[in-house]
Amino acid sequence: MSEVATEHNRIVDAAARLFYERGIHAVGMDAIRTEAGVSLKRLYGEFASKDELIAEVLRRRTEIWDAGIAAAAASAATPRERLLAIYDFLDGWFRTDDFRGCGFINAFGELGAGSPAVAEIARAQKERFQRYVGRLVRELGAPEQLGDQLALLAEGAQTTAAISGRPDAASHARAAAVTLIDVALAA
Amino acid sequence: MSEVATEHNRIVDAAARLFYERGIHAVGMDAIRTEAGVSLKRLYGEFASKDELIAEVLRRRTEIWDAGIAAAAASAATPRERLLAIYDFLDGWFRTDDFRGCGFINAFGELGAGSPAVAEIARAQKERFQRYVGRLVRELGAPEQLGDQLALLAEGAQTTAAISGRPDAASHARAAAVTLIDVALAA
DNA sequence: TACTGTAGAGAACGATCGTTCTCAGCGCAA
DNA sequence: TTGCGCTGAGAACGATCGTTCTCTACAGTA
Repeated sequence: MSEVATEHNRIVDAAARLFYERGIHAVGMDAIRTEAGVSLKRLYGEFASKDELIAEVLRRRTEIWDAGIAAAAASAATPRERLLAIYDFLDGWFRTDDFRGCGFINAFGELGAGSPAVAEIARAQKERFQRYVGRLVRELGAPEQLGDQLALLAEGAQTTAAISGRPDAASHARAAAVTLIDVALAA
Repeated sequence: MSEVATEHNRIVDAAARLFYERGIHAVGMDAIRTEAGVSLKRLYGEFASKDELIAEVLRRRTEIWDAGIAAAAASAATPRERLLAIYDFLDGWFRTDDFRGCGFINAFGELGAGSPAVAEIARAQKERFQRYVGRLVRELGAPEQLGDQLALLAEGAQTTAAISGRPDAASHARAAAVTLIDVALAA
């Protein structure tokens, strides 16, 4: 049973890695089978279809994202620092070798319209993040709309870092966030 | 010859529409052939391969984007207004029925890593935009990095509007832009 | 009227996709 | 030992992809 659990995870991890690297359509079930080192039969025993595996990969990705944000916030003492920790987290991520943009944005762009399930998972993930930012903004005592603006900066940094290949998008976003926060608090 | 030119355009327009709607991998050459109303032979006479057609579609898309931005800026009297016109342009775009995010971000997410040509066209397009914003910021007499921040807001608004389905991302970006511009000019 | 060149319609090809099926091998109860 | 159930390896299937080829119809010329 623990065997099954680790094989399940191995499949999800392998699929996540390949999907993120090459895009979803470009990766066949056979490549996932090879990367995960399991039989095709087992693969289809764990996931009834590729669509189901895609959904599971995205769900797993939300957990990883949440954990990363939480870890970055853990060493921050104030709501303001926790907000800025988001951009520090992004900065570190953008500098990893295999960074290739936000997996949700990529998945949505590739098959969003054709796959309501994927569109919904991506939407939910972005909403969760917006709510997290909104909560911190409220703790800060700043007006609600600051949260929308700070989330926008984080989204923009991700696509800019991916396409332009400029990791300093994170520090630009951070600088803009500092300005917006200060103005909001001074009002 | 004008016959050929309009058929060429019909093909590009049809492909652009389908790629944007359904994603690139999901659209076959046969669907493009049908949508454009040309023969397969003609299609491959105009474009040697699907890759070439994809590149042409993206190049055309940069022209449309540039024209949209220019048109929005045309009715603005000052650099500041021309900067804010960007977000008004986005607002109108986000509210169109068939809006499905930035075509460059989508294409890059889908096959960026596997297609250097597509990655380069997307990168070049984003760089052009950043330069345009940078030029306006310079006319404004504001520090260089304001341009990076304003571009970030525009990028973030596009992905947020697409995934979350909230066209008001444009007005949030605009509000943030106003704040950042005012602070930059006051300094 | 016969000949030539071109273009349209779509059949055909080889590759690859997601998915299912076959079959040999192995652990294990009786 | 015999029979049974399960598993792994991968062959096989039908669909669809990008691309090419065939064949037919016809416009223009002598």
